[in-house]
Amino acid sequence: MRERNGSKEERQEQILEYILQYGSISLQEVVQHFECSEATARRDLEALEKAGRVIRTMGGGAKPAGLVSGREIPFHEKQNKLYREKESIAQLAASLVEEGDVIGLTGGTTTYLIARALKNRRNITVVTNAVNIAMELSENEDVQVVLTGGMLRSKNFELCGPLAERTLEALNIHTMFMGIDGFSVEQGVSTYSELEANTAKMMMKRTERTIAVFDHTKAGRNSLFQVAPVTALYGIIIDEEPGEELRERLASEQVKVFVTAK
Amino acid sequence: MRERNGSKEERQEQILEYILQYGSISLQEVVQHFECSEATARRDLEALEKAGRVIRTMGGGAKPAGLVSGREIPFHEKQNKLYREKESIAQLAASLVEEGDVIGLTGGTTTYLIARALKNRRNITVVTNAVNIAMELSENEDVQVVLTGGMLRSKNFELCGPLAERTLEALNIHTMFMGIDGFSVEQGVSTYSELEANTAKMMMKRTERTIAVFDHTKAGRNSLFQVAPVTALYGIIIDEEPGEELRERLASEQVKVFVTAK
DNA sequence: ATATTTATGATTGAATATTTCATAATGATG
DNA sequence: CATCATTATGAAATATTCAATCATAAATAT
Repeated sequence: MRERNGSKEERQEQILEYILQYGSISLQEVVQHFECSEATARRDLEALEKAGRVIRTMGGGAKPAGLVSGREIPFHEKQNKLYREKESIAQLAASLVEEGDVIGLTGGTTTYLIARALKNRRNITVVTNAVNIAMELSENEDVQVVLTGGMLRSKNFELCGPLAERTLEALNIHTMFMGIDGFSVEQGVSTYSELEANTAKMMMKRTERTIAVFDHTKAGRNSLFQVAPVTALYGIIIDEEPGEELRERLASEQVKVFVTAK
Repeated sequence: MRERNGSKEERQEQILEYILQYGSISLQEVVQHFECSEATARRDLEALEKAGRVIRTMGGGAKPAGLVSGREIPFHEKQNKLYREKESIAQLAASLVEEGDVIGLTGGTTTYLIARALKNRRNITVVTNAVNIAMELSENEDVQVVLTGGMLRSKNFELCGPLAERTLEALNIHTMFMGIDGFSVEQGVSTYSELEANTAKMMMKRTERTIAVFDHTKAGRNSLFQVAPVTALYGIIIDEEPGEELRERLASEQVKVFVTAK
């Protein structure tokens, strides 16, 4: 190949660098900067777009949304699978919230949608350990947003660890909506991550009423780390009627079951 | 005018809504959705682009970077005024950081640049109350990022209030870089906001060495809320040699003065 | 030494954008 | 109420940018 000024990879890295600094780049800037043809410039931008690191504009490229220094922030959108189900769960959850409430939200897709459903409320307080949820809600001045402290987990922008737990000690939450990865009669609610499980546990301790929110694919499944037995729950919100056994057990434990309308 | 389905404003709001949900929209989608001509669709996207709420792509529009639900996150770029000065301050600050250090960073443009300068370091811990700084650094797994808790101030994404202060009580910071709005011999360091001043004060209490960072436009100026007298500082980093009087006073107080190379 | 792969540049037709003008609806003015 | 200016819109012409294809040269493999 006839490389003039460095390899394709270097060029693309530099384009990225440029975009990160200036926000965008024009095709002509690429051409002049690297003394390459338009075809090459376009191909570079195309490759970067495919990698999700650049959004192509008319005559150039720009920084894509939802990326902070090249990483994606989980601001979930409708593309997500089970969006409709999760959205209906979120709507139901939001309907349980009243003015003046102090709400707790763990991290997760469903809880993020609950946050969005609460976005235009007045006079509520939301406590969360998820940075993306906090940012979404902070737009509204009428919603007081409290972020727990803690170590920032880069993968999902959740705050965890002893510091998060220490912060929670100072708070009293009325109703908490807990996103989980697994739910069963025997094991109760569980998550994939130990850190998240611990933070959720701590959050529960500071909460009057804990409501687990999850879609039907999580029901009857167990994840690695148990957060709490079903008896510790005030209620669950789910998008499908639970099975006979589960329903009976929940009834006997006085756990409320909210099922979304189809 | 011949309005078919609602006004221009409504249409543009709906386009925005759509983009917020799906991430992007095509010209044809706009045309079909609103039953308008391509010209109108383009004009709408053009107007939204001008307002900074949409980034125009080839054949459509998309969510611009740095916007969360329509608001800008302060991820500062080279356009900022005094960028060169602040960058040089940041570089100097970063050069004072060694492996294993526990660093504190308040919110602000300069401290954000320090964070960026520290981004590729290994084995350091950064404590901050600024969400954007935390997010920037969390990309690197080798930097441990600790976010203080607290109320999220929507304007600048800083965490403040009693909870932030409570979190800090559990931490011991080695060197803290403090961004400020004013610096003078008499008043010491000061900021515009009382909340920020309080949080900074608390952070200082938990810090061995506090270094104030600011550009020359801040020197000799006082802001409303005092954070600390000069005697409480370990040092300052500034981009211009301070005046005679200031220099003498700082020398007598054993406050180190770091001036960036031109 | 030859073949293969890869990166690049050039060309051309297609898609998209910009500009300009015409028209219809709305509101203001006398 | 007639007239005029303003605004929103659509249509058409022009200009720009893009995508696809092919050719070529360098690097790599056989």
